[in-house]
Amino acid sequence: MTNNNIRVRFAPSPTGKLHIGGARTAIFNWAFARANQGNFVLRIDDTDPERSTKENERIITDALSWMGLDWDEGPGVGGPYGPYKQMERMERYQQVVNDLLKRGLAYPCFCTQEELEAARAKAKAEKNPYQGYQRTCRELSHEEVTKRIQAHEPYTIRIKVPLDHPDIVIDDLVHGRVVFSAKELDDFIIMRSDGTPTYNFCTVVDDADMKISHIIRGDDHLSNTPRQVIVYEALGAPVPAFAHISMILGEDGKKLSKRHGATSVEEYQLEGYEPDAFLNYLALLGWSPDGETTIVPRDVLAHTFSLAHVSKNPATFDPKKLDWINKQYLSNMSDEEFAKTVVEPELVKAGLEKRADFEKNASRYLIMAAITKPRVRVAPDVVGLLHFLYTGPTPSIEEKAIRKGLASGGAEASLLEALEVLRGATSWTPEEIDTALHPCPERIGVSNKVFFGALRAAATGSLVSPPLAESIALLGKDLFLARLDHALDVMKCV
RNA sequence: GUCCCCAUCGUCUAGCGGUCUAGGACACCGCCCUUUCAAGGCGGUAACACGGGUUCGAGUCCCGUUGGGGGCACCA
Repeated sequence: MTNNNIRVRFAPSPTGKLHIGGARTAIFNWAFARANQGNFVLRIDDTDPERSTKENERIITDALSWMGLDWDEGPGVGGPYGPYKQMERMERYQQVVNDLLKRGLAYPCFCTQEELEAARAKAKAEKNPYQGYQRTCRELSHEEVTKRIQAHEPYTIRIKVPLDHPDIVIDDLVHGRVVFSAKELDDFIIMRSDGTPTYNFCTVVDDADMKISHIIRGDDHLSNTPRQVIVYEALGAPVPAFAHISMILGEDGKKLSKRHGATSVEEYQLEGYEPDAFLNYLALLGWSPDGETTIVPRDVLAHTFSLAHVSKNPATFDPKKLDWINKQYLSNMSDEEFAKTVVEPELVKAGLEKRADFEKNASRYLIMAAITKPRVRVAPDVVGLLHFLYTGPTPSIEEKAIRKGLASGGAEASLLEALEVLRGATSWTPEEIDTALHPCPERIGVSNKVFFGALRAAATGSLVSPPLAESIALLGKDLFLARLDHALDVMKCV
């Protein structure tokens, strides 16, 4: 599968559904791997047992699969560096911690959470900048440590940041050079008192073990990077390349959250967006091959993606543009494809049609496809567009349609004329109907607007509908004629 | 508070010192097409946050200001 050492990973924590931001991170990683003949590994960072669930894990992998992102290693597919769930790697973390302890690169800390919080609170109260952990337990004697451990005092493990460590320089692939002073770093906790590892530690252990070469992740991790570099160095592992991509914001410029509407991939899937369109939109949020391209098919993305064209700016999620792209994908389908993959399934889902042999009703579905395709934003919209076909011979007619379509002067004459003209029709195709109806308004001396308006109201129960001739053809002769009668009845009652 | 990141039309972006009177796309507005609604065609409004440098020349480089965002947890 690979012919070089490019290995990237996406490591979601299953504490919620897959968010738009996470989805884009996954897309960039996947595309980078594919464009460079590298490997894309999926790892589940589930070290937060309080919030991680099996269900979320499933939702996340489903969402990735829905978007067409396949992983070369990870849950479900295995791989040479597994296991790919952190909860299954606990022994490994313990082993690394023991090794660090033995080599004097980490040490037990007996400070309690209360003590640490008090120090933070004190700094805040005195308006002093919080200096971080003051390395209280760094130089405890061997005797004292063993004594306190034997006394069952709880302790965490902290990493020993070298006091004379030079500046940490990150040559970020999207930001360029970023320099952090090692003095900003305190001896952070790598293992909690319950023996579980912390994020900044286990993510590095895993990335090193899994030979990850490029870490592509959100900007929110840029500040964590120097800490992680310290861990790489303690491990004696090579530091990978980093690429920090910008955050995705809501329409108000604030971090994307619930109040911005749909924020999880699952919601877009449920709303009926095309996975390719969704992928396309997200890929272009922060990545722009040339400033002109708006449609990027999955395979093109997989061939041309490059970190060099990734923007540093935070991006605002724009549902309108997503809609536009989705529409592009929909209208690029042939009528037949649209009929098969959108119209039929949606009507069946809505309970309006039975799942029957598509071929048996092919011509009917083709007409439906032709008239709905340019009018659909997302797939389920076809149901609303076609619903009038399923309301029987005496449908309820919208109040507005009665008032404007049926109550006008020539409405009755129009309906009677249409009845007259179409009653004797021998075939029932849109073309036939159209030619039959076309001369009518002039013949009876009403405007097109009045004539077709009345007809539309009678046939569809609304002033807004797909093209009339096609709609009438779809309705069938009997149903259409019955509706004309019904409309005439309704008019008498007004 | 402190450290770090970011700054071109309302939005996504092109731009990597002269070709920028700043280009494309979405959205918006207008016109055309039209029996409704769409779709489509044509056109339009609209941006280099501010202030200093550097340079013959700055959207493009440097510094500062302002404004956003993120980290500083026994969350990830």
